[in-house]
Amino acid sequence: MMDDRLDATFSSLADPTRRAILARLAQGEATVNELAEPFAMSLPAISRHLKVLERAGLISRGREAQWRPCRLEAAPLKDIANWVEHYRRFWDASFDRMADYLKELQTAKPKGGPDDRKN
Amino acid sequence: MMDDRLDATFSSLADPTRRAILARLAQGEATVNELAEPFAMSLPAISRHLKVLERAGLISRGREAQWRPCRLEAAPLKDIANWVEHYRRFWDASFDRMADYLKELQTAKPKGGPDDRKN
DNA sequence: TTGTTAATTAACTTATTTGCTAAATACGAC
DNA sequence: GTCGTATTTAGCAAATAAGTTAATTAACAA
Repeated sequence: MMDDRLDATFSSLADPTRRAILARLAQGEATVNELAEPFAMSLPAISRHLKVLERAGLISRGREAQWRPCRLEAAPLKDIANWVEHYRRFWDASFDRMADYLKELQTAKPKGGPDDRKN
Repeated sequence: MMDDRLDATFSSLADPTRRAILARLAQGEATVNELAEPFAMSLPAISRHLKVLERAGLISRGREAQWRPCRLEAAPLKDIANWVEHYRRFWDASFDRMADYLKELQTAKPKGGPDDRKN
């Protein structure tokens, strides 16, 4: 199972500071100091958050002189998206349309017919 | 912000036992004993996992005689799906196609033109 | 009342997380 | 080499999390 990876990803994302760091990195690479700047938190604390994100595979780090530029790695986020997608039917539509949705999932691939989705 | 709710949801989902419980509940309501049955874990431990899920709004509980049937509440999962969707562009397509994707997002609604996606 | 089943709470242990400050490391400039 | 900047590591404290067993509450049955 890649259960462990889901564990690490979810628990990494459970911290608002780390989510904010990811949001910042979505706009491009950044150094540790740049990432730390918005937070009322010591640099070592940020450094540890980055280590958590790195161990979860959510960021990677380069080396440029004395800087360690961080960049977003989204593969684990894709796992999250895939996981949560299994539950979409519980919020996406009325219960009546659930069967339709399941059927659509099963038949959409082979045919690829007219795209009549509402959203 | 509903940041706190994201915190609670992500941290609830960071445990494989709790994710398994949700998967079970996706098939329908279940009692605490039914939920505990697959796990090599004491009942109080399961009871606490359920409390975590309940406080995160991921399950709700009824009362039928001495049973407390649990059922899935997917609203927080929708928040997760919305959150992760912001990062889709980082895994969904090559970097070159990212701009196209963003443009598609902005223009898809008004026009609804020909659907020329590859997948 | 007594007994049985379902579930929670209490009390405790252990491990992890998160923050801090101070010290250490890495690198480039001089 | 020394200085200054960037970042990490060490050591500590407080809080949280996750499991255990034993005791308790709640509802039904006899």
